[in-house]
This record gives sequence, structure tokens and C-alpha cells, in this order.
Amino acid sequence: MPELPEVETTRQGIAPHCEGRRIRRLLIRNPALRWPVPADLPARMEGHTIHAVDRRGKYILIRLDAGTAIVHLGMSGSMRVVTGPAPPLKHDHVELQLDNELIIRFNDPRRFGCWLWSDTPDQHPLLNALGPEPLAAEFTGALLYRLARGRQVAVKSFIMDSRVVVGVGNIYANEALFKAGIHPNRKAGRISADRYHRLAEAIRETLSAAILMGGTTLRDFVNSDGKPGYFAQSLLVYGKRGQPCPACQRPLREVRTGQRSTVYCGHCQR
DNA sequence: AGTTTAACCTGGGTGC
DNA sequence: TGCACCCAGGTTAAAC
Repeated sequence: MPELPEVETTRQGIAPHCEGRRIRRLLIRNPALRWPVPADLPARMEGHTIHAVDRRGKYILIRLDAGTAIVHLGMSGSMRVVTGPAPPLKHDHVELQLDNELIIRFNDPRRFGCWLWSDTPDQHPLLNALGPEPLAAEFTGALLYRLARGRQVAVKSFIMDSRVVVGVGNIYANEALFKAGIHPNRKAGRISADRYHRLAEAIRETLSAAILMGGTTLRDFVNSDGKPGYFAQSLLVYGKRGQPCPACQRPLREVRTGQRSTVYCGHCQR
């Protein structure tokens, strides 16, 4: 499921309900996520006040006065705001009960997500080596060009590397490369500074547009109200193998780049 | 050191 | 219907 736009959509959905609220209870129904949910997480969170719900890359940071919960949605995770008494759904593994009767339920069928705790999240091993936010000023074509010197890896894998830039998953990597006219399998070190400038711009545009539309729902992504995102109807190439290129009408091709499906136009992308 | 591969899981779709 | 198989939005860690 979630790439950066979906995580940001989720964050925006739950933050207004959480911020300033005290946690009445943290209920863990199934601690077997990507890593085990720490047994002392309820004790660390219950009774404390949520100062902010932030995002770093695809991580949601629930900041309390006493430390920070680090939450990842993995490939199939979502969070719902539940207002009244309602039985938990299958795969509702964690829930945050607030002092205003609202409940935030974390649902994750594949259990690739996580709930961890850190007193210093910026220094946490999962966060301390992350690259820049794609929508921040320090993310530029010049940065991509510099980091790509000498790299033999396919440019698609390069921009999906969270040490280079965070938040670009398979869907948006395909979309941004199409917009920039760059072949996904071109070696990262063999692309000009000018073309990296276009690519950085395409990444920013694609992610911004997707956030405005509430993310992309392919199968199961829902926002905190349980509604899907609508960016799927704006996709240019992802999932469209064999369909005409939006620019030149030639059929789009599909290959695999490091285990991931890659769709591109062999004419428009070089 | 850079790059590729396997692994963590469930569920939906497809083909026999 | 059933079953085997393949695929999926992420990321780490081990293996080349």
C-alpha cells in the first residue's frame, strides 16, 4: 500500500484528533508485526499527552511528552478513526484509545508495519540514515546528480533508495520517470545534471498531486475515514502495460527492475 | 563497497 | 469448489 502520499494522507487524517489528547489506553491485540511491538509500549504511552503527529519519510511519529512512537504502515497498513463502539475488524492489531472517546485503530493484514518506541527518534537506526524529504527545499536535481556519481544501479532503484530520497515507492517511481522521460533501467551514474533536475521536479509534482487527491488506492488503501484515495485515476503508466502511452500512443512495456514491476514507454523514455 | 537476493506475512486473482 | 501458484504499494539483512 502506502507510499509517501498515503502516509501523509493518514497523518493528516489522524493528527487533528490526536494532538493535545491524553492516551487512555494502548491496546495491542497482536504484537507480531515486522518487529515485535515492545511489551512496555502501553506503559510508556498510557497517561501521556500527544504533542504532535509528524511524518518522516514513510514513518509516522506520534510524539508524546515522554518520547515518540515510531509507526510504519508497511505494505498493507492503515489507520482508522473510530468514533463509537464498534467491534474490531480482522487485522486490527493495535489501537490507541484517547481521552475523548475516539479510537485510532491500526489495521495491517500482512503485518509488515511496525510500532516502536524511541526517546530520540532522529537517532533511531530506522531513521538516522534517511535522505531528504522530496518536498523539502534540500531535495534538488543537483543532489541527485551528486549522489549518482559512479553508481551503476538502475535509476529507478536509485530513487527508491531511502538513503537518497525518502518516500518514493514503486508506483510513484514509475510515474516520475515517465514524466521526466528517463528510462527506468538507465544507470544512475549515466544521467546528466539537467535530466536529474527534471526528475526531481517530476518527483515533487507527482507526490504533491497524489497528496492533494488523498493518495492512490489500488486494492485496499483507505484513509483515516475508511475512504479510498483517488490518485489512481491520474496514474499515467503504473499498471498500464500494453495500453497506449499517454504521449505517443505506442503500447507501454513492462519489465522487472529488482523484483519490482516497471512500466514505461520505450519511445518517450531514454 | 556496491548490488542483488531472500525474507518477513496475508489475501486476491488466475489457471488447472 | 478446491488447490497450487503468482503477485502485491516496503524495508532490512544476508549473500554475492
